[in-house]
This record gives sequence, structure tokens and C-alpha cells, in this order.
Amino acid sequence: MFSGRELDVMNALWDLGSATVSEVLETLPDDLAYTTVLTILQRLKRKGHVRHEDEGQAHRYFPLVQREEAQDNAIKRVTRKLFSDSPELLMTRMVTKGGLTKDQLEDLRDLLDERLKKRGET
Amino acid sequence: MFSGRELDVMNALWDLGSATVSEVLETLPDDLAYTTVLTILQRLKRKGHVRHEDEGQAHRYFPLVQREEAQDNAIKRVTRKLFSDSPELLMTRMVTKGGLTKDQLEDLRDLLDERLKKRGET
DNA sequence: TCACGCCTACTACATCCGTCGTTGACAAGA
DNA sequence: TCTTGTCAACGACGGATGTAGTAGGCGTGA
Repeated sequence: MFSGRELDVMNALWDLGSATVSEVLETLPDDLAYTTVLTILQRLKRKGHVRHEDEGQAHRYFPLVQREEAQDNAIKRVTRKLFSDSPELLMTRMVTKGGLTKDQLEDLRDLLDERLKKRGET
Repeated sequence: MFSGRELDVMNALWDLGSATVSEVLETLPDDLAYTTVLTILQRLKRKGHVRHEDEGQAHRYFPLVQREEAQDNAIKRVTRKLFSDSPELLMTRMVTKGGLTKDQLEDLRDLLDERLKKRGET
């Protein structure tokens, strides 16, 4: 769905809520040209992923897709292409190999417990 | 690391262990031209992701990267670009929203329990 | 009024990606 | 020997991506 650079820009918009080209530029760690960011935003607009309003002579850009949607799409893609479409396989791999601390693993187990209590049926 | 089509081809190689162009072609669900698959394999070779040996007049291709490595890279990329570099956030999202069955959630909790027992220290 | 700074629009360009067509080598039948 | 089938090499082409230069509008301070 989003390319690498597009994701950088979308992340800026998601973090800030909305942003002008300059604001995105300040947010990004890499040292890109102003016009580079402008181009990416224009392409995102053409694809319908952002919109913009006038703000003085500048444009203020707003994301039209939610971060959550992009997250789910990315997960789905990785799951399909690299884990035989099995979310369980992906999760198992992350648990067994995924550099999580003990605390994080415990949090996760607690979350699972809670989740399992809440839906004893499904 | 791998593009969409490249992943399709790599999956064929990983599943079969090694394969000729024709074998990859038979494995893929989509109806691509022979030369399309050949091109992808040649590009993968140029990038150092596969190698090939002669087999009669054909080439037999072998993957040079393991599926696990590609899986980890993909997870890392998604984690970095969409989950603030936090594997825990990703996992949490999959647990709370990721379409897993009760059985799968239970399996996962058991896996976590076991995992936590094994490393009471870290 | 004019030069400067900020901002957008438009153009460009190299590379990558997905997809094939053409060409030519080579082997196995007819 | 002629034909046909199987392969690989190479070139091509349109679209996406990453990156940026140039032109031109507009407001502000001198």
C-alpha cells in the first residue's frame, strides 16, 4: 500500500495529526529537499491517501487513512506472503525469536488471559 | 528486501528446495509467461539471493537466503515503520484484532507460559 | 517599488518492478 | 537433414519510486 518514503511522511501526519510540507520536513530525520517531500505529498493526494486545506499560501495536509488501517494491511501482507497466511505462525515466531523482554512476554500473556476470559465461546 | 513477485518466486524455491523455471511456473497460481519468471530469477541472482546450477540445458535455482531470514526482515520492517519499532505493540495489535481463534489464542498463551518458565531470569 | 523568502506546480531523471517478445542455441524426432 | 520443442539471454516498455531543479506567485520589509 505505502512505499517506504510514503510511510515516513504518513507517520509524520499521523503523529502530528496534520502538517504542512515544512512541518513534515522538520519531523523527518533524513535530510531531504523541500520539493521531495512536496512531491511525495502530492502523490499521496493523487492516490487519495491525504487531502489538504489552504493555510495562508501553504497547504496543510491531513491523512485520509488511519494508521491502524495501514498497520493491519501491512500485517496482512506479511502474513500472507511469508507465513502461509497464518497469523499464528507469525506470532509464534515473534514470541520465540522476537527479542522481547520478560516483562513484555508477561504483559502479553496477561493480555491473552484477559482476552480468553472475555470470549469463552468463540 | 523482496518485492511482491520476488517473494512468490522465493516461496516456490523455499517450498521445493530448488527449482527450474518451469517448476516455479507450475507452482505459481498466476498465469505468467515463462520469460517473466526467468527474468525474476535472473534479477534475484544478480542481487545475490539465489544461485543456479546447470541441469541439462536448463538451470536449477537454489535459494541463498533462508525463509526465516526473510521473515525476520519483513517483521522488523513492519515493526519499525508502523509500530514505532515496538514488537510488543505489533503483537498486542494482533492479539486484540488479529482474527485468531480461541484455540490459537490458547496455544499462544501456552507457548508464552513455557517461554517464561524457560527463562525466569532475562 | 523591488528584492527576498516562502510556497506550490511542473518537469525530470535514474532505478526498480512486473511483464513479455524476440532471438538464437541445442536436442530429439520424422 | 528439416522441423519442432525447450531453454536462456537480451532488450523493451509502462508504471512506480526516490530525489530534486526550475519557474513563478505572493507577501513583507527596506
